Amino acid sequence: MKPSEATQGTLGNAGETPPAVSVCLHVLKKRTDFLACNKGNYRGVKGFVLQARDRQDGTTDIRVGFTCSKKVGNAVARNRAKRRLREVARLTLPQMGRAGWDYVLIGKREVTATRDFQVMLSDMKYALKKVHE
RNA sequence: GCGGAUGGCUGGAUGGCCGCACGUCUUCGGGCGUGAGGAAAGUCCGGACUUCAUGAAGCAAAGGCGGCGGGUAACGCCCGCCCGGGGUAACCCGAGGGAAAGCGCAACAGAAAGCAAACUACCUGUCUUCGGACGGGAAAAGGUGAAACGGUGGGGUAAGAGCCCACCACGGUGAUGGUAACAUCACUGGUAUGGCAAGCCCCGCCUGAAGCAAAACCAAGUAGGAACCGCGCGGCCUGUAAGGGUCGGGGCCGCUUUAGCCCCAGCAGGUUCGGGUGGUUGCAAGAGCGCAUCAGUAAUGAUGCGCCCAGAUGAAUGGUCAUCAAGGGCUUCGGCCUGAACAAAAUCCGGCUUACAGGCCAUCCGCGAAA
RNA sequence: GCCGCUGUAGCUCAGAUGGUAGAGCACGUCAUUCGUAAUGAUGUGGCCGGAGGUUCAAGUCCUCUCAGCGGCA
Repeated sequence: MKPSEATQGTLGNAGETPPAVSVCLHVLKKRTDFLACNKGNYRGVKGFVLQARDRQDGTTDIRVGFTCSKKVGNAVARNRAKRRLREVARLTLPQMGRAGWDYVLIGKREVTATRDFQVMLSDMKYALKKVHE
């Protein structure tokens, strides 16, 4: 993770950053919700895997879940990967997510915890575009 | 200074913007406070706590511990000492009771693997076909093996042997020192007592079982099931009957004894429990931490003062940027690059074990004139 | 979080009471057949998950450790 000149300008602008995840998003807690997303649209990018599904139950909440299994690494690596995924979701989903959809982000070994954060954000935008098609 | 030994500490810092969990205040906009470790890990020991088992005593089984003394709530931990081994030394290592209570094991090799015996060789008697055969003595030498019934030296003898002597080792007795393990000294014995108990076992001591996914409570109330209430209830005696008395059988953690408790036809019904779901409690003031004084060689204890220090449950402590910095690499000596290991609570404590980049401190030892 | 179980040949498993590690399938070679399969004979292949310890000697006994798997509201 090298700080590059290009990324310095876009970060640090407080006006663009959205408020907390919990205000706009709900967190998935049920195992059945995760399994349902597993059958939905699927897109893998270098840093992680995105799954999405239109619930079609009339509600307009955007819900999001995170999965980092033991394959990702030990407890330290799993926590770190999950936090970065949560931050990615917080910065993108309120603008680009669709109402009434569920999203699940799955961490990958080594990559999720170490990939440059700006690249992860553009990965997410690309994956969302593909998953909505 | 170089090379070591031991014990301990630390294991990034500051700030900006956005964000998370809990607590608290609120004018509901938000503000304030706190927020991973020395191992949070492995789950190897010991407890607290909770539930289950009817109480007590004894026995058995199973498992563990094991020099001595002390510390502790307790321990398989810690401290001090003893013994044995290693190291020039500082110091380190040791599952360190019993093999003269008993059973068992030792492949291959070797004459022989634990009662002792005798293959080659040694000494000697008789016979001899001069190759040797048979008998006696003896256990030093040879070879085998991981291990062969004390070791070294001398005397002694036909050859030899604790057969005798000196020293060492070992056993027994006594004295002295020490709380003790044990040590030292004196006398004495003359081979008895080889190894393995992380083989069975013996001796001494300890242990009821499960575990916070334990467990308690609340909400909602359904399929199949269990218990209790009610009707009613084993044999015998007495009684017209109600009732009373007496004798049994079975169950209550492996066994026994004793005390006590429960059950012993069936069922339309009523009540409750239990199974699954969600939530609350358990769940954060404790064998707590820091400092000082005193007792003690120390582990540790006592007293005083001060402090409050995570509490999640698809599981919070993050993302990003800047500055600084120990250290490392390159160097044209201007500087440039890099820039933190092992690893994250899940009921809580005391330990052990394992992982760990780098840095710091203290004490001690050897070499060296000294640094 | 707590409690258990298993690691042996390429694969599936044996291995009592410590003493030269075995079986089946697979693989190689040969025979049989005009040729293949099947069948028969024969051979190769293991530091027994890793590191220490006890012992003369450890797959086996003890301790630590690393993987994999299962159960518990």
